[in-house]
Amino acid sequence: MDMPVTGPGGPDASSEDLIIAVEQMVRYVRHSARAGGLSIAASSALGRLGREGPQRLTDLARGEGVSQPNMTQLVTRMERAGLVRRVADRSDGRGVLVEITAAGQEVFARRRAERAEALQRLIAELTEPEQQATRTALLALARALRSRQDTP
Amino acid sequence: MDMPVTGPGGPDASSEDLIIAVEQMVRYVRHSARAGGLSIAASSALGRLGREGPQRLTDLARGEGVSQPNMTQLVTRMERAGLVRRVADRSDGRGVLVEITAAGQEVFARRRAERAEALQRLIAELTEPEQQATRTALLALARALRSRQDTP
DNA sequence: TATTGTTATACTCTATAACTATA
DNA sequence: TATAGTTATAGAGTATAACAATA
Repeated sequence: MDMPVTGPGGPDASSEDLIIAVEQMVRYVRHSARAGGLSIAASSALGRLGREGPQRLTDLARGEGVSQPNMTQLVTRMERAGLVRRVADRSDGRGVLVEITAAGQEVFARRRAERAEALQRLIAELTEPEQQATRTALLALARALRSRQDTP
Repeated sequence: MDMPVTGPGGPDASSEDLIIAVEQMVRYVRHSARAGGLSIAASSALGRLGREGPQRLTDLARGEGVSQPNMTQLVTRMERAGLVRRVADRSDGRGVLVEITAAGQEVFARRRAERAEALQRLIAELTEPEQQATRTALLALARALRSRQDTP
């Protein structure tokens, strides 16, 4: 493992600094998420259903990285809010397909636009090279997380 | 500066990619946070107390971006766990200073090491330019968030 | 017997409103 | 009257364990 080099004049990005930065990002995202009346968990699951189509509850739970009972509850709350609906899986009597509703699509689109705008506002405060680095970093991190999720 | 074009056709695709990436990071951090038996909220507040010293409950709440009652409860839980203690503020009979305990310091140090290691493992999966971009991006984003918090 | 989903139970985290005590 | 903190209440989000129904 290559240690973070603290060289003379070099960028001193200690692990702690990075962790603090990530925590700050998490707080920011959580905060800006609450503002719109849709929780992170809900908006994330809703987005997945919108992008990928109807899914089994188990797959949804695994994709979101939460437990099955957790997803049962989340889907119940979202169903109560009219964002998704449960549909019987005709190919497997045990299964349930979760499907986004038209209202859910609409809420998600608005929500996504708000959050994208908030992120853009934040990124706009950076210098041009930093903006470029941010795009590169976020996409690379997402890719690494995805590949990790595919093969654990 | 290339603006995110939000034409009549819908939201800009790369903005959405970035949002999805951020959400994925948030999930990852939250997940790796739970693994160690200390919640994000607790570890974040504990870290602040460790780095910045004893603070008024109100200041802690504002710094963490949560409500005062929320912080009262969080401090109560952490106090029950022996991580912090409440100390009377002699300069203001209404106030309470929250102070990290030795046990809290120890837990935080271990926790921080674990999380830094997890982040390093993730970053290690990226290419060298991406690693560089990630350090630059995280520090820049943290700086932007800090400056925003100072002047809202 | 294994898988899918739900129920039961118990935390943490979060907020707003109402209250107490001090300034 | 204003500020600091707590209590009361409510709800989201999370987990594990136990259960029912289906494969």
